[in-house]
Amino acid sequence: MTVYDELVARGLIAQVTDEAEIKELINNGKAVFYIGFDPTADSLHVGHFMALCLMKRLQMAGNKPIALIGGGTAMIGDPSGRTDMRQMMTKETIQHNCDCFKQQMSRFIDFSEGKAMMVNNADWLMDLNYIEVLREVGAHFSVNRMLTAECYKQRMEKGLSFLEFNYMIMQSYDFYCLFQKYGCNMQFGGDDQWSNMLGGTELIRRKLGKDAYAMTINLLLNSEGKKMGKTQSGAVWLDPAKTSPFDFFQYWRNVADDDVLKCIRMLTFLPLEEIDAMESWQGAELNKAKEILAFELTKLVHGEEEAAKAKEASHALFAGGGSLANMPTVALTDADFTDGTIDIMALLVSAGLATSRSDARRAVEQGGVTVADVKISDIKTVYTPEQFAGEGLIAKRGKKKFVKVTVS
RNA sequence: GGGCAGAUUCCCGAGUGGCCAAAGGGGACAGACUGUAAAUCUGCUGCAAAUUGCUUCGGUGGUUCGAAUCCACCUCUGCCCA
Repeated sequence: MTVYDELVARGLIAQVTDEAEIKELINNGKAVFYIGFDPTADSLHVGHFMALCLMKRLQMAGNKPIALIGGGTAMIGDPSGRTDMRQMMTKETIQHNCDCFKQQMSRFIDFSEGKAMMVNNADWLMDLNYIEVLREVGAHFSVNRMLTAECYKQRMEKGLSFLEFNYMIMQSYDFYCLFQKYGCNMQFGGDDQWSNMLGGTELIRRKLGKDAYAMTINLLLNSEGKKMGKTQSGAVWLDPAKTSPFDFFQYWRNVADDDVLKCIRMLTFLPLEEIDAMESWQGAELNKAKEILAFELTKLVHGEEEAAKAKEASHALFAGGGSLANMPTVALTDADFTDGTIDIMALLVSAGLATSRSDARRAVEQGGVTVADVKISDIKTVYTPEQFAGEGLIAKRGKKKFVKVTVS
């Protein structure tokens, strides 16, 4: 099976500019492609992970990836898929985020011996001269056309600043630069990037009279049509300090039935035959598939050892048995105890299971709190440091949130 | 630059002098049911020394016994005219 066919089979491809040509290029390892990542946070998240996987798949097929970090474009902010303006980021923050991205990416993509490269568009965007850009690049864009682009439509009601309007032009210019500098003939990205990417292929055609290609991958949407990889508390990060391997594992372990197979197909590297075999799984049997998904992804992101630990902790908590050694742990310090005790509300807050004492109080009053397998119904319950000595106690809020509490 | 409309809690959105910690919906959280799923039902959703107190309706001042609500100025946003 060719790479292209595999991408299709996995449901990754959304739109392409020239199917025949793109097939030819990537199946034969002739593509030099780039994917852009704007450093809008200090860690990559699940959305980026898909793009990284795609990079890896294509790299394995002999194509050369260029990871472009948008140190320059982040100064502008991509309005695509946004209903409001992005907060402007300072140069320092952007630089910090760039560094974080670099580090995380090196774990997925092989940058050795020229097999891949990493560039930062700040290197060529920051020194541009306004008038020159307007004449050299701006002249090739039609405002009328741009305004009809899907990515701006949502913003026509809420307002779109000139700053953000220029994002498409900057991204197009990136492609043009990479094409000239490194012979980059293809750009990949999320489907929300389609119009920005077309801008690049058109700029290359108009300025150089040459063809370049673009392909988008489907966004990972759940059965309700919402982007996956987001929780109420924010994105699911790849940085273990921001989303622990256990939480990362649990996120995938809990996806809806309707989404499991799609996720396995799109995100894991399991052979397609193996995935096809899972198609027939029904009902509770799908739990097996969810665990496979969770394990595979945790392994890819955090390594096999962490994945195994997360799986074991998950078993211990939900299925009974197994070791509790690897579950999330919080250690209390002397400061957490007043007069030698800590009350249940302070305990929940310190353990990160409640956002405030009021929140904790509610949880207890509604019967959602368990400590060491005992349901707590009295908000006046207190604990002494001795009770947490040794193995510690397991505090539980609701059905899925557990923390082992120890003393330091 | 001129005119008009607007900014309310996580989000949408009601409230136009006291009955307002602020309707309704969504989301989140908790309970029941389940398969660590979905759907459904119930509760709950500012903070705390918790039948009470404190802080909150873009910002700053003011009027008033009392302001999300009235006045002034400011900031930001949308629409129309230039």
